[in-house]
Amino acid sequence: MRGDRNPTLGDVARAAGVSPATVSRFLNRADSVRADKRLRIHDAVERLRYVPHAAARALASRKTRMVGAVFPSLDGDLFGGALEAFQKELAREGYSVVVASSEYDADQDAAHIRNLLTCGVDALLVVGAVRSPQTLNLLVEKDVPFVQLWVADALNGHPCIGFDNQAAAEHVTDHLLMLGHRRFGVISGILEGNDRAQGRLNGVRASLARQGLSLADDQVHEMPFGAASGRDAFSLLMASPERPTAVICGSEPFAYGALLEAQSMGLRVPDDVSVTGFDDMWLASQLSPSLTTVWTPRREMGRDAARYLLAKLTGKAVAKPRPLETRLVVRQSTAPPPRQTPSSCA
Amino acid sequence: MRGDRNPTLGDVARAAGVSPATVSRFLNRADSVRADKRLRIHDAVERLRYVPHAAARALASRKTRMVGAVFPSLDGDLFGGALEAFQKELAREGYSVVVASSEYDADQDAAHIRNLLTCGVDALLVVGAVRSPQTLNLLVEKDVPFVQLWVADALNGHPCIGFDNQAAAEHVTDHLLMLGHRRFGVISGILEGNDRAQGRLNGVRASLARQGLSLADDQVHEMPFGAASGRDAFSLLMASPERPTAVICGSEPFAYGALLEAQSMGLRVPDDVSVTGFDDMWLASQLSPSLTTVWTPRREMGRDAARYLLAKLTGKAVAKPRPLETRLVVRQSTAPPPRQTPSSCA
DNA sequence: GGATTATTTGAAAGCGCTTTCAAATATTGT
DNA sequence: ACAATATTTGAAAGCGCTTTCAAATAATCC
Repeated sequence: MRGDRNPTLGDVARAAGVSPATVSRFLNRADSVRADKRLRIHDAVERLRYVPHAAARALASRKTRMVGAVFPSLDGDLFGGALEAFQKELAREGYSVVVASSEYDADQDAAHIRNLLTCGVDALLVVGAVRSPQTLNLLVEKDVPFVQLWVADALNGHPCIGFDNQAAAEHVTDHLLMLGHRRFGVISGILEGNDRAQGRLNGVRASLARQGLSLADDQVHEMPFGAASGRDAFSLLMASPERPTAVICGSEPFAYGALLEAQSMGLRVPDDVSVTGFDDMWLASQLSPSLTTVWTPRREMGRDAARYLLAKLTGKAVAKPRPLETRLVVRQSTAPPPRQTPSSCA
Repeated sequence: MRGDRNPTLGDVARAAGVSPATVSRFLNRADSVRADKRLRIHDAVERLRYVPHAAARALASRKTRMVGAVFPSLDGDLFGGALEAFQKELAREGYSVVVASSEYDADQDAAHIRNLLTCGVDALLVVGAVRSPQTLNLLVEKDVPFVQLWVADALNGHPCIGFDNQAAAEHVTDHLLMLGHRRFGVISGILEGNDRAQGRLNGVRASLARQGLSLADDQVHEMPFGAASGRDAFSLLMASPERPTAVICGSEPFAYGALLEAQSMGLRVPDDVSVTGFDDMWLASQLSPSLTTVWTPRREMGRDAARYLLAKLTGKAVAKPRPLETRLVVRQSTAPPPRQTPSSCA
């Protein structure tokens, strides 16, 4: 224990009267060293307060025990649960999570992925499956296990863990059709580069198509995420000549905004108009009217992604992940359409 | 470019006809190598698609260019903004963020701090200033710059970036007192190990004390965070014999719950009872009645924490951070107390 | 019990970069 | 033009760990 620099593995070896190699083995697979030395090394470690040097370890073993994660956003309620579950599950196995937010921007997404690879992460979590071939190639070349969250089946053939956005949106729409609605409004997130939003809109269209219905341009409002957008889009929708009797929201905050705006406008939900959300966050059940929506397995995705990557990292054979289930949650915000179009807000 | 292993700095040096040392210098401070070689090296880097090996770099330079962050929670709306701003600001300077959630648990907090130090983070962000001496010592010994978020002045003498929780709570309370309220209810987060919650409750008490008022035990409900708790506590409060005319919430979701519960109970806010929140998240302004609350500089804390640590890391002299401002935001949920106690909910 | 096989160990060679330090080259002053 | 000073370079020694590989020890078998 010379100097006051941190003790190294070599110091421990000397203190325990064994070779550095043995200490290394002790650290990595304790059962590969005999009981007597195991004890001596353990003592030495305690005594010197030895802590392995992560960078040295990473350099020699070519593993950093760090996993990257790029989310479209960290602010807001949507991705936090998945991140937390992901981190928790990985921590259990001694992995750390390096995180970044792309702010729903494709360039930042690509840049962060590149950066994380440079950092040497052993595996990577990304959201969605729309990504440039270069970026995808990079991942494949570097041979870093990765998984795409929030989507069920990637067009790009790479593994993903999530739910079927289109199917979920179809369920919501079917529910509304079943109630008798025929005129719809849709509030969608920005579609470009967002396969979740695209999938959901496609789902609505597919469901309608089965009834011979379709969506005119002015029935779909493509907005940046947030309740404020929901308010705006909702009032636009309600102002249109062919006012919809049901408004389908591609993201939950849209629906909160719609509900709130309806209230301001003096429109009764669901009597005058039905509203549906997407995600079933905590507010959905608390609002009145409570929100009919589809529950999505957010924490589950984070947890499963961690398990999947962990399995990959330990070289285990891993089954292709199966799509996770969503659940239509019918609450108070949906009902059959009014008998005849209410002539005005009043 | 032998083998198909990743090119190393040595390969670049050879390709550019200079020594490894020069390439290293080019990578770190390009202006310390002459223009002609700079060009040759740059070319070689491009040609070989060279990417420096982070672990090797970290080992040799004793810097990982990673910063740790431990938040009480990642789920929910509260800390995400700070994390996102923190990450963004650090990314700008080439630093990555390793994140963990303590789930509001002191042991996990300590464990994650230890783990991040083991990972070799160059700096660290934590929330709050209640922490065991051991943990604090560890940080000091390891000489890792760190900053405590969400608090203004740490009792423990270590740097912090945040706002004065007590003062903010005093403002809210003063506002209510000014309106004429004399009977209060408080919904507080769990106090143990949470100096923010403690500070806020103290603030309420301090403000009341100036008017010769105090809080009886049954006027304070200590609950785990969340709107559901807010509902429960609110209905308890309203059921008490000396029903409060104003309910002060130590966290915003409590207030949402209170507002929602009031609505269910048929109580009018602010006519029958005033409600205040704490944080001013997006929903506060959207609800009706909109919520009187205090805005807190959440993203700002994240951003400033990053800047502070960055300055520390580059050895710049850094002024002790000054407390950030909060703002009382008066909206519709507060008004003078009713003339006489309403006899019932009806 | 002695030969075989299986398990533990240590020596030594890196992993890919940074960083002295001294030598080489360029710049300045007179 | 020549010394004196400043700048740019390369050789070499690590940074602290892991991982062959072969030697040493323990366990097993007939």
